[in-house]
Amino acid sequence: MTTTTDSERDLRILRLLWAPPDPPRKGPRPRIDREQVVAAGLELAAAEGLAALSMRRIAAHLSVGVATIYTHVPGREELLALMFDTLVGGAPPPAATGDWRQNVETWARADWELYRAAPWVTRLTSSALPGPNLLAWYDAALATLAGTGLDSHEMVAVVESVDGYVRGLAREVAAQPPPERAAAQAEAVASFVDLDRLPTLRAVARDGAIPGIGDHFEFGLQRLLDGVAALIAERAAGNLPRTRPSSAIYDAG
Amino acid sequence: MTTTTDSERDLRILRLLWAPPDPPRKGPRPRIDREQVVAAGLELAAAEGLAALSMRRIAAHLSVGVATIYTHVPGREELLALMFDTLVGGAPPPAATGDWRQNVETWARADWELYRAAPWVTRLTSSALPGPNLLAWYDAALATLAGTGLDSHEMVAVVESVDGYVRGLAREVAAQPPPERAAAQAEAVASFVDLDRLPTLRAVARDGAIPGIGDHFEFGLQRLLDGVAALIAERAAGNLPRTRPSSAIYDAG
DNA sequence: AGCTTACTCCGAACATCGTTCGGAGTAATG
DNA sequence: CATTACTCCGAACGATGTTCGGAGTAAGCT
Repeated sequence: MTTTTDSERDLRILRLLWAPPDPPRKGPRPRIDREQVVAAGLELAAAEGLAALSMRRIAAHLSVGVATIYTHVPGREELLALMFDTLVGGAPPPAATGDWRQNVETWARADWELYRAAPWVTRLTSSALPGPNLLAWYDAALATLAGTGLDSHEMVAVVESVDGYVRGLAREVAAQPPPERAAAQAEAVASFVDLDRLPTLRAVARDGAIPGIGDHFEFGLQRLLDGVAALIAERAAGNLPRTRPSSAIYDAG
Repeated sequence: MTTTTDSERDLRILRLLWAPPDPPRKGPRPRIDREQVVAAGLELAAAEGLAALSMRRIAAHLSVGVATIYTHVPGREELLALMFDTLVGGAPPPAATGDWRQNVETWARADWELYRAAPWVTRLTSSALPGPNLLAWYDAALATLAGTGLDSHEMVAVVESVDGYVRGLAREVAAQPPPERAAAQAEAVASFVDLDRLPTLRAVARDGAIPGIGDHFEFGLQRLLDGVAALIAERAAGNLPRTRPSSAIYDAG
């Protein structure tokens, strides 16, 4: 059974994310910090991407042996989780003004900017275990929808849809090659493809609309929010909110 | 300069994706096929995920030495590209009926189903070099928007927004742990978090709306398409379509 | 027929990765 | 001052993607 192991790993990561880094009582003063390890990881990832982020490089960056890293962080996956939550904590949380749409637009764009500034995040494989900063972000994002008349499930659905959209598009844009390389790709594809078999693509490309190139973030965001606005307007017009069964898992403790 | 190398790699992958697998003229009959390598890769990925997909395992699966794989496929990245395009080719392409919304819903759901059936695809890191099947899919997807009054750029924007949304949400759902593990996670988080500091999250959770759990694909899809419908209605009402500069890159050949 | 040539296959090796082990060194605690 | 609980890390393990060089094979040419 891998289930037990996986759950234990989850617990270890969660403890790491939430528990305060208790200082050692005995032994020599640590030469480095968990915080420093995370910072070094963030630097390396920003500079050379996730693939280049190896435990050895981090150790070298901190002028320390490889094994030393493991006294401050249980493993690579856990380090990535810490890096992610740290990054989320560095950005300003969503603010709730009176205008829900402006609120959501603002945090969606901030979200977008985060992914643009740190494309390696879009490559993260982790199970997205929530750290304190991510959960705080979530709370604030939900709060931006207060007073819209949406029920709880709809609020969560809006936040996760918009966030999912942002991440999806960020990932696609992060995968786009730099212009020079993109042009070479397009030319190569053009030499292979038989455009007679792809009439719509040809017509669209004639107008300069090249699939796979360009940034349609704002376009889709506006469509998505138009749709949300329509739902909110419908609720305001008097249609009954749906109700659903309740089970407050987060209240367990 | 890595640029040259990268572009050469792009070209190699594109040639691989588009060029017919020319049979050898001399030497012993190949014991295995490129097609078999791709099929073995798909099987392995489906069964155990991307992380378990190693060249050695594929070789073992085909009862062949590791190095043999490299005579049929240039490397792992190229194999993944082939696997992806093969998968795309296996699904039915978007169909264009008279109702654009039903068309888009249908291909968006098919897209979604593909990611649900092959979650490893959401982990792909590749630069998304287009193969013949992906480009055919793209052409058909664009065709589903014909007659809506949208201009070329808007059509591309709609397809990429919806596709980006689907991928984003599929990735999030693919990252969700199985229920048993999710429950353990939620309980652990509950034991750490101070819900007094996250009032909106608490309120929402009381109604049973747990962030990070559940499937909001249909919800967001409907919002997004409502927004697109609003745009189309606006165009139909007589507002001028925007125009943009033209540069038909795909027509270069 | 025999030689050349162009292929397939693959054992062995290389560099790199995440991670573990065991011990040497260090400083607070009793 | 001995014990104890730490930090650090050299060395190693197993696994990964990939390359090299050679052995074997069969088609094409003279």
